[in-house]
Amino acid sequence: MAQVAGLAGVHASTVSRALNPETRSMVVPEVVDKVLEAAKSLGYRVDPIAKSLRTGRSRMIGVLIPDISNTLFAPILSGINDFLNDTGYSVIVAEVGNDVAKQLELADRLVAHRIDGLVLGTVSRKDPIVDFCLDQSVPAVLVNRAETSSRLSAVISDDLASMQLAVEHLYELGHRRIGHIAGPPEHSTGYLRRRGFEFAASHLELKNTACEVASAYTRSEGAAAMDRLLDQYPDITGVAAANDLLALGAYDALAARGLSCPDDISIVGHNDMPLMDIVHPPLTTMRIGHREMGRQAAELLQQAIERRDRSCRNIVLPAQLVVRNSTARV
Amino acid sequence: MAQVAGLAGVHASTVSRALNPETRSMVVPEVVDKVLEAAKSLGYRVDPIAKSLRTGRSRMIGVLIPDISNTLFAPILSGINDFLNDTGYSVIVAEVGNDVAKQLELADRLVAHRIDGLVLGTVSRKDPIVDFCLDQSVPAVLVNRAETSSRLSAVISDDLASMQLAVEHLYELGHRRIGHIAGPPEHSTGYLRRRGFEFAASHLELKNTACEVASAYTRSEGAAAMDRLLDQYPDITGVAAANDLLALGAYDALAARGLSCPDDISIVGHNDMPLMDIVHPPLTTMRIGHREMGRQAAELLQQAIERRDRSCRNIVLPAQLVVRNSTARV
DNA sequence: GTGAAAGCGCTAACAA
DNA sequence: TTGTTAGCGCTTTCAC
Repeated sequence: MAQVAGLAGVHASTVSRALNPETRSMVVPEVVDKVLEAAKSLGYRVDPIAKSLRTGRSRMIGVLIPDISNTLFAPILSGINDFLNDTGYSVIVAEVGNDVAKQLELADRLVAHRIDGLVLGTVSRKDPIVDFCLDQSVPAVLVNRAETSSRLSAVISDDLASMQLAVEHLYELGHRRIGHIAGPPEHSTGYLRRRGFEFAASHLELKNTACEVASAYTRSEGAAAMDRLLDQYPDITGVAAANDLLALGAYDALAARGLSCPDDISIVGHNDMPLMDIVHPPLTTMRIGHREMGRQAAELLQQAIERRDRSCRNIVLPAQLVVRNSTARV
Repeated sequence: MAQVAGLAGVHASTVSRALNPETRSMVVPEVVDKVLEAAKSLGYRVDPIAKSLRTGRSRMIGVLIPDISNTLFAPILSGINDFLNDTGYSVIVAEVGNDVAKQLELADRLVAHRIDGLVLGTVSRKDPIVDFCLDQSVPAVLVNRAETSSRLSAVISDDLASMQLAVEHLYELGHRRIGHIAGPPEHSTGYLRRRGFEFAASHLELKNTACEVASAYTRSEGAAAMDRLLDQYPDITGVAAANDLLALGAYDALAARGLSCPDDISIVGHNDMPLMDIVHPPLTTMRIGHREMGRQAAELLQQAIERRDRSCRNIVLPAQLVVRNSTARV
């Protein structure tokens, strides 16, 4: 920087002002040009670490997700990247599992690194990490899952309505005895989709609606829940699963019993993850715009950071039924 | 830090030495205890940014991958995380696509942030980003893909041998006219697997071995390549694809022609990605230990960083045939 | 509109 | 073994 100042014949502080778009207007244009040229000819670029130390900001934002291998999060991350890369922010992705202590530890580390904001894809319906963000006044936005009380802005899909649509689809195919494989109730997705199922069931006056709760969004938990469902309610003809992985687990459970989907039992999933068109049978499911979800979360976060906008907005995206071959007429 | 020094009744530099495990031995144990206690009671933690500015290091390592939604990279990332989290490093994942300029730009940004090392999952067989790392003497390790000349340590799978195993599997099922859907030749995986196919073909004295190159590891490119293969060599009975996504694309192409796998054509994939057991038909493929691949790459990188070990080692992991239902006797 | 000077929080040479 | 001092590279108040 001193070299640039020397070459341009100005003081280092003028170089700083000329190079920073936000303070550039303080410098007379011809000096700006001189500085820019000197910087370019020396290949000089401001040191982000020194800048962070001084300003307390970093133009980096962190994204916390529970599990990278869950393909659900891939399009969300892409959406976040798409939006934020164009705005000069870098995105740090951290896989933090479901351990709250580890999540807090990592959030703390990110804050120590002067991260400008956080996108949280991990929250439960009442999550200590939200307390952390509020306490430290770290700008943060929730994505995919929300808290019960709106303490931070969130972008989620309309989980309640989309599960109703899924159940109505089964109803229209003639199913009257329908079961539900619920997701973990501590997550808004598991909770709200279950509520959606119950609403639809009572509204459609279904008889014998059965529900089993999976303790995690995994294929094996889905299989276990499906087993319990079949044991207790052997006469169900359709199942609405809270998520595609649970639906695939249900496939596994059916196969193990020599039952066929959709001949014996129809199954509808949720999310329309990649490859759901090529599993066997191709899965009928609810498509959610996860990429758009990530994009909007990033936009909300940018506003929270740059406009110091601490207002709390919830964006709810609609889901759309994708009919494939896992559901059939009774 | 000044407060901690005050409370412990020592100078700030002593606090620094006591708090840093590497310099702690310079301080007499009872002073260390006093400092540690003072720090704890004040909730003090060293500022990583200030530390980075001073030391030029950050205890963060960056991972460059082309595409987060490719589930291939998820277990690699998990493996890297597993190893590195226990060693006090944080991992930054950056999705950089296939654009070399963008990759260099991001690597540059990470270096500016004093990143201690880089794991590269993106390299082509001769990649400018390796030049970059060498020029800047940034410790770096390649994973999954390698360069043709070993300029940096790499952890890859034995692509040549594993493709031979895949072809031999088809041979043993009676197939004699076998086609290959090759991956992009600029990547070592695409190149070496093709070489493996050719070796096996000449060794087994196959007649009419056909090859079509997919320009990217995507389902749609796989379908296009399969179409070309079927047009030119309508009598093939088996196909070895360079990767599972290409194999799924081949499924699509067969379905579009009303052909059946494995009745009309057997297909073997490569990687054993998640869900390959539940696609239709369940895919016969080569299983690669991607998690272990990530773990070993992380270990190599740690050694390169901490032991300043610039020696170049290549670790080659074996692959294993997983037989499912996409391959059958002729 | 630009220069001077202080300081963000830490570490490492040097001195004691 | 510990304290002193300088400085990593930048921004920002305060003068001018």
